Amino acid sequence: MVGSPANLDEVCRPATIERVAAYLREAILAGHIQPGERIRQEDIADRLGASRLPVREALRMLEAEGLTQLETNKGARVPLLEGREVDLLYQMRERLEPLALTESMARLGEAELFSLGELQARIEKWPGVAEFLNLDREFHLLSYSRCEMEPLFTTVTRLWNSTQYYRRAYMVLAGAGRLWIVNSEHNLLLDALHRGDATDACLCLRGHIRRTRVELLRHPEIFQFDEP
Amino acid sequence: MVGSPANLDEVCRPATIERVAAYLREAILAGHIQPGERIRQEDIADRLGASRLPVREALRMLEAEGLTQLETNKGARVPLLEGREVDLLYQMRERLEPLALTESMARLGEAELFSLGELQARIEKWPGVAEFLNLDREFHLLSYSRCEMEPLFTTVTRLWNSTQYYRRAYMVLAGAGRLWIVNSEHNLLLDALHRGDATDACLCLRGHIRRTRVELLRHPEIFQFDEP
DNA sequence: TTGACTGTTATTGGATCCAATACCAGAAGG
DNA sequence: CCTTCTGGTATTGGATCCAATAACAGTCAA
Repeated sequence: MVGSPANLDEVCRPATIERVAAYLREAILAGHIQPGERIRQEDIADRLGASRLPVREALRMLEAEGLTQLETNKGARVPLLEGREVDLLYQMRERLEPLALTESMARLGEAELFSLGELQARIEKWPGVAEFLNLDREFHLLSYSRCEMEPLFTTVTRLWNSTQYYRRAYMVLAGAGRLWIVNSEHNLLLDALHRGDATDACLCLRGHIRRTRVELLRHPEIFQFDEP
Repeated sequence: MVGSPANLDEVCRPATIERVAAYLREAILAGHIQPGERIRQEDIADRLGASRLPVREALRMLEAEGLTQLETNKGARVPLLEGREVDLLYQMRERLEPLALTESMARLGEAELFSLGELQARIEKWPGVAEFLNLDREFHLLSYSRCEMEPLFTTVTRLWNSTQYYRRAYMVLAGAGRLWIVNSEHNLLLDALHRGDATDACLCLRGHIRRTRVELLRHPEIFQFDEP
């Protein structure tokens, strides 16, 4: 029928929903849409050259990922969290991520361990707040990637999504000053992974998350938003 | 304008989406739609006298609740889990529900404690599998109800939703034979709640969930489905 | 008989239109 | 000057139609 596809879009055209979802996901995680901010369906639809329908469905998808909140007849917003809610989300991470790590690390191969080391090397060069956040997220989620248990992995991802904004706010405040402690913890974790010592790895991980939580909560100004 | 509302539907008309979602939620939790079974949008739309649009959105809502699974161009299904996945979901419960209970029990009042006792009394009369499942679920979720941390509460609810079908399958097999152990555990938990002893309550709860998991996993036939 | 191919049908995805609801501003009254 | 009501406007919810994709069955060839 055809010799070669005209272009990539022609063959593997992602559904409009996916395109919209990817756009919004990126925008929210990057902080271009702030917590509490309303998302108008038509705005997004116009911007992406689609109708409002796929936008609504994408907003529902993102709700499942913890990135938006929908109320009937009132539209979609990015969830606005209080300090104690972020505190609890971190406590959930402390309890769930060691489980994901245990499930995953038995199956981690040379390739993944190498990638983890590379990610950590890039983190140590302090590439700036935005890139640090991406690398840190990638580092941890990669360590869980062989967990292969969909419900656990998506729950953990949701926890990361919900707290991403506040993590950035903290990093902007703290800068690279406390980076050495992150590096130490990551390297201890990496070593435990190489040794295949699950108990030690979980202890490192839990301590890492807990310390982050405590330091984050020391800055209540992160949770102050100007009323729109 | 009006003396009295014509009827309830007139005043508090829930959005079509909510109606569809409630219908499907009930059908899935009650087991009328089996894991792996496909849900055709038009079927549901016709049955409820709505268009396919709110059905699609309801299916997305339920996806966030762990009750459905959507794939582009392939439609919606009720998730089909393997034994090891249910095992992990229960392990997640073991880690998260004590946290929810701790948050909640400080705020539990006389009214809630009384209701919990009543629910347990009804459970002890063995009202049959279907009603037992409802009461048991209500019992536990009520004990978390004052947690007032939306993300934790919804995550816990999702864990209950995802495993409901397999819990029923187990109860159908086991019958009321092991009911006494559930009652003992619930009563110990209730006592700890009355005493306000969070540590003890969490130990009881964790043991209760763990035992259920171990017994459930002893029946691999629960996870055998005939290919459609 | 079995395998691959092709045309048909069933089902989902997307766009436009209309209705219902919520938000907001301005006017009237206390 | 503040409160409350009312009307207009912006935004969301829902229905119908059309397009695209995927499942299926029947046919042809090896």
